[in-house]
This record gives sequence, C-alpha cells and structure tokens, in this order.
Amino acid sequence: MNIQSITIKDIAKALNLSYSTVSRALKGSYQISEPVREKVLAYAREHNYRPNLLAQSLKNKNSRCIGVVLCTIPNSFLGEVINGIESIASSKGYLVIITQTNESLENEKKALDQLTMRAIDGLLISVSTETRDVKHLEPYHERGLPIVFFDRICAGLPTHLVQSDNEGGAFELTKHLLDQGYKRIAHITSPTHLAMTQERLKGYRRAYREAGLSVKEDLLKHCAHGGAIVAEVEQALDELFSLPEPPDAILAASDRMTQSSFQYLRRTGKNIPEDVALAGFSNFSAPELFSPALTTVVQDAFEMGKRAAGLLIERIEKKHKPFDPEKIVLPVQLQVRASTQQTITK
Amino acid sequence: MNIQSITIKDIAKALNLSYSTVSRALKGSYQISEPVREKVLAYAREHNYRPNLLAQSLKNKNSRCIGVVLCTIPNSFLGEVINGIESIASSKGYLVIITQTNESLENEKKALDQLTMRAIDGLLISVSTETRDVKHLEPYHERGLPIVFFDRICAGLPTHLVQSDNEGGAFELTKHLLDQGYKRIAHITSPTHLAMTQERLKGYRRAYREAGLSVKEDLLKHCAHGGAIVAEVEQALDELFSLPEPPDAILAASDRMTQSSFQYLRRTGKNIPEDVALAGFSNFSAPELFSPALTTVVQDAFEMGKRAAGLLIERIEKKHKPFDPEKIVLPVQLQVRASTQQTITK
DNA sequence: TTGAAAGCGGTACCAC
DNA sequence: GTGGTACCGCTTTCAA
Repeated sequence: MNIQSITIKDIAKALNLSYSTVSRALKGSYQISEPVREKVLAYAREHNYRPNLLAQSLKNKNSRCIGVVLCTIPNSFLGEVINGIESIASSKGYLVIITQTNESLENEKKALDQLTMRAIDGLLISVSTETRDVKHLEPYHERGLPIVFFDRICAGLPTHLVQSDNEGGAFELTKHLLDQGYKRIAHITSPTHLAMTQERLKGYRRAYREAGLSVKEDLLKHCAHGGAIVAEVEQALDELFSLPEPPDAILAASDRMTQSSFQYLRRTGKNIPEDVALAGFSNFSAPELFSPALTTVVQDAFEMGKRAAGLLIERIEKKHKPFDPEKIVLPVQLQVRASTQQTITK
Repeated sequence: MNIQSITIKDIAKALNLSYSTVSRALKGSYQISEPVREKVLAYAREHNYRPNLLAQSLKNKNSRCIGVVLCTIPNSFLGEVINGIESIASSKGYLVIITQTNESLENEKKALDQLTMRAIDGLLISVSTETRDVKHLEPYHERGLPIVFFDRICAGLPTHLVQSDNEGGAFELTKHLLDQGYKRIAHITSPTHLAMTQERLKGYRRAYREAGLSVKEDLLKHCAHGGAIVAEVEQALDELFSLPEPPDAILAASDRMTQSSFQYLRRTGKNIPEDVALAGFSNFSAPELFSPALTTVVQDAFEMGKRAAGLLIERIEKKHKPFDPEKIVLPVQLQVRASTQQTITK
C-alpha cells in the first residue's frame, strides 16, 4: 500500500525544477535561493507532499527504526520498559518495532531476521529463556548493527548492557525473609544458564551466608520457560510442598511466577504469610491491592527502557566512533508488605 | 543500517546470469530451468542471501507490515489484543508495528503519519479519547488504505469494526448490582463522544429502566483522558462522595479506572462491598487475588485481536474486490466475585 | 527459458 | 545556486 500523494518528481515538473533542487529545498539545504525554497515548500505543503520513507531508507541505508526483541508484550514490567524506550526513541524521531519471542530461541531468530531485513538502525534485546549464547547475534554485530542488551542480558558481545541490580535485589529480599524468621526460602526462578538467574542466586546465597545459614539446594527450582507456562510453576510448587521439609517462604523471580505462585497457594489453602511467605521480583501496578498485600522487589522499568534506548541511539548516531561498552546496573527497590511479615517468630 | 550480505546483482555476476533470472529463480518462478534455479538457490543459501525488504516494498508498493494504533501498550486488555493480532499477522507473514497515542489526538495523527509514510499495508486502530471523528483517517481511507477499527471504534468510515458487547456488559453488570440491592450505582467512564461510552451508558440505563428505577445523572462521571490520569478518577470519586447521597456502588469502565477507584476506596477507608461495591470492565490477569476479589466484565481481548487482524489481512489481500463492512460484536463475560456481593440486603 | 532495461522515490556527486 | 544523472536493491515488461 502506498499512501503517497505526490513525489519529488511531481513537484519538480510542476515547478520546472530539477529533482535535486527540489530534494535540496525540501531538506532546507544551505545553498538554495530563498525564492526557490519557498516556492517548493509552498507547493509541497499545498499538495500535501509526504516523503517516502522507504525510498529514503533504501538510498540512505538507514531507516530511523529501532527493533526491540523481548519475550512478551503483555507483561507489567516489559510494558513499562517499552514505554521508556518509546519516550526516548520518539523524541529523537525513531520508530520502534517490537517483536516477541515467547521464550523461544527459534522465534528470536525469526524476529531478528524480520527486523534486519527491514534495515533497522539498531537493536534492543532481552533474550529468551532458551538463549544460551550470542551466536545468532554475532553476524549482525559484525556487520555493524548497534545492539544493546537490556533486562535479560547475555554475555559475549562487546556492547552496552542495561539491567537491574538482580544480585542486590535478591539479597535484600532474602535477607528480609530471613530477618522475618523464615528459614526455608524456596527460590523459583529461570534456567541457570541465564545471567540474570545466576545473579539472583548469588544474592540469595549471599544472604544465607551472611546469616550464617546454609542453602538447601532442593529449594531452588528452575522453570524452563521462565514461568511463561503456568504448569511449570505449579509443578515446581508441587515438588516443593512434597518435600519432607517444605518451604516456609517463596521467592519468585518474575511477575508471572509470583502470580502463579500466589494462585497456587490460594488454591491449596496455604495462608500467606502464616504458612508460607510470598515475595517476588515484580512490577504489578498495584501490589498493595492483593490479599495479602505483596512484598516485591520493584525494578525501574521505565528508566531501563530510557537508558537502553538512549545508549542505542547514541551508538547509532556516532556510528563510526569507537565506544566503550557500558554496563548500567539500575537500583531496585524492596517494598515490604504483608505477604512476608509474620507476627510471630518461628 | 543495512545488514545485507549479498544482493541479487552479486549472485547474477557470480553465476553469469542476468538480474532478472536470479530474481525469478529466487521467487521460484515457473519458467526457470531446473539447473539454473538450483544453482541460484544453492549460491544464495551458501552466501546467506537475504532479500532487502525495503527495496521490495518500494518496488511492489506493499510492505507486509500492518500498523496498529492504540492508546497504550502496558494495559492488560490491550496487551492481549496485541497478542491476538500478532498471532494472526505473523502466521500470514506480516510484521506488526504498534504505536501509542497516550489518549492524544495529536499523537494519533503523528502515529498515522509515521506509519503511512512507511507504507503499511493496512491499519488497525482503537481511537484515542480525544478523537471525535474520522476526519484525519479519511485521506488514508480514500487512497485505499484498508482500515479496521477495534475496541474503541469510531463511526463514519465504511469499514470493518470489531468490538465487545459494551451495551450488554454494562447491562449485566448494572443489573447484577441492582439485584444485589445496590441502588446508587456510580458509573465512571470515558467522554460521551466515544461510541463505547454511549453503548455502556445505554446498557446501564436499560438495567435501571427494567428494574423500574430512574438513573441519577449526578452519578455519571466522565474522565476526559479515559482514566489515563489517576487524578481525574480521584476527582470524579471526590465529587461522588461529596454528594448529599453518595453512591453505594462504583461501575468503572476500564482497567485503569477500576484500579484507581480501588486504591481510592482503600485509601479513604471505605469497605468493599459493605460501604461501596466495586466492579468494572477489566481484564486484570488475576482479579481473584485482589482483596476483596473483584467482580469484572471480561472482554475476549485475544479474540478481538485475532478477528480484527483477520479481517484486515483479508481486505489487504483482496484489495480490489468490493466488500461489505462487517461489524463484529464479541460477547463479554460477567464474573461475579466478592467485591459486589453484600451479605445483608439494603 | 533468459536477458536488457526501465522504474519505484530519493539522494548526492559532479558539472556549469 | 541549479541541473543532470547514476544509483540504492528489486521487479517486471518486452524482446530475443
């Protein structure tokens, strides 16, 4: 479909000018006489001239589009990240194209294919749970596509990274739970090969260590699809509560895992926080409206989007200058609410 | 940025063929000899040939992209609609480009501009609260851009519409509240000029009428930004609870309004459902986890996306055939929970 | 069956 | 300052 009204050639013919003159006039080129410029601009305005961005992109080899790859759009955390990205991108005149992986590496590759065939100027990516390395990204990186990782970063490419303080968040949350007297804190999280998972585990372990306690490995559960499938979270919980010593607290690694755990506990008649405490990395918009109100580690999603987009666009626009890969770690915020506060000490 | 490896011309030169032959071979054109075709395909595969979609689009005047315009991405209802759209679009090989209006007509126009300059093949749009007519869409429609309205439809264009049964949903919810003994049901909703608002009001009024009661007009509150701004919802509630006869129930028209109302009631110490009942059009993923569990009218968001995308792509692919504008009204589902069930009758 | 060439809409180099 | 023209990568008509 092409909704083009008139082209540069039409203007040139109508005004008896050459294509190049019209093109220059339209771009406000310095050396075009005032009268000609005005004539062109007036005609263009009057006939509602609109440049064909496809043609421009083809010629200029840039599209003023940035591609975003993430696992899923309907997600309170990622939704806000997207808004952060858009706020920066649109202010700089970039269109944002979002693609979803649904946690599949296959889809991730397809998305990259689609995006790059359309000549995006840069890429923001939060990898899928299935992604173990950056092999599929290397060809693009080598050809000069600016890439910035956000949220779920993946090592191996000398480029910018923007993420939350996963280690710190997990540490604080675990410490809080231990302080509240919970001792058997189950951690439901993503596959170990993800850097994010490792970082959170590190914080979790550090809190135990600093409390002089040892981690029970059977309380660590990894969901292959990062909680995207409710059944995998339920299975993890089934296993946890079948243990000789079941957990007295659940630390979930994402919105989806937190919610599925919540529903599970509710359904199986466990009282929160008396029987089991529940807390998670979560950006629900109203965690205080849950019953009980939910303790969360909140990430600055909007800021993450802004920073990632900012770094990406900077790289795009200083294309040929070398740069130092930056790693931005955004602070997270522990919000303690009723779901982890027991009145009596165990 | 262009991540192109090799072009058709490269292949042609390497194989000593003409551009056109290569182009045809790549497309599997019928009249290309088997050996030539295989040679081209093999070479292309080996050298990782990837077509330049921009060039194809420029030439073919179609881009296999569809544009989506909606108010905001981080929204549980619209997020699911997007997924519905993507499920159909990607299965048919279309890339989806989503743009947000944030409830501003100005942004809506800009988004349309961006999308059409990039030659989208079709448009899915849920208009902003500020949008009163389709004037800004007419030029595109007239030039042949297939358009399908979804969710917030806007009359005036002979095209497909996909929406929820707003009238029925509001009717059922209001009837339910009346049945529960609530008499002064406040309705917090969007501006009256939106068709959706009118339809819901119609259902609301019908329920009152059928119950033999008359509607108190001072219980109807319209939020100019559709609830996007928390303050406007709070102001509406302030006004409602300053009335000589304050409401005993709140019927909110969207997720955002429902949530803001919930927070307001909580903050001002009103008990739900004893002091005030609360219910709304809402697609929260876990309304049962709220305290109290929330009565909702749930829309089939995913289906809405699927149907809208399906109709659009059908129109795109049968471009020149005439068509009958269809209006699809999807059923909604009333889910009664604790927030509207009082134990004692007033 | 294959090739030559024009053209999609714009840009930019090179002349004048 | 302005014009002529080649070219971005691909498609397609027309000829051979």
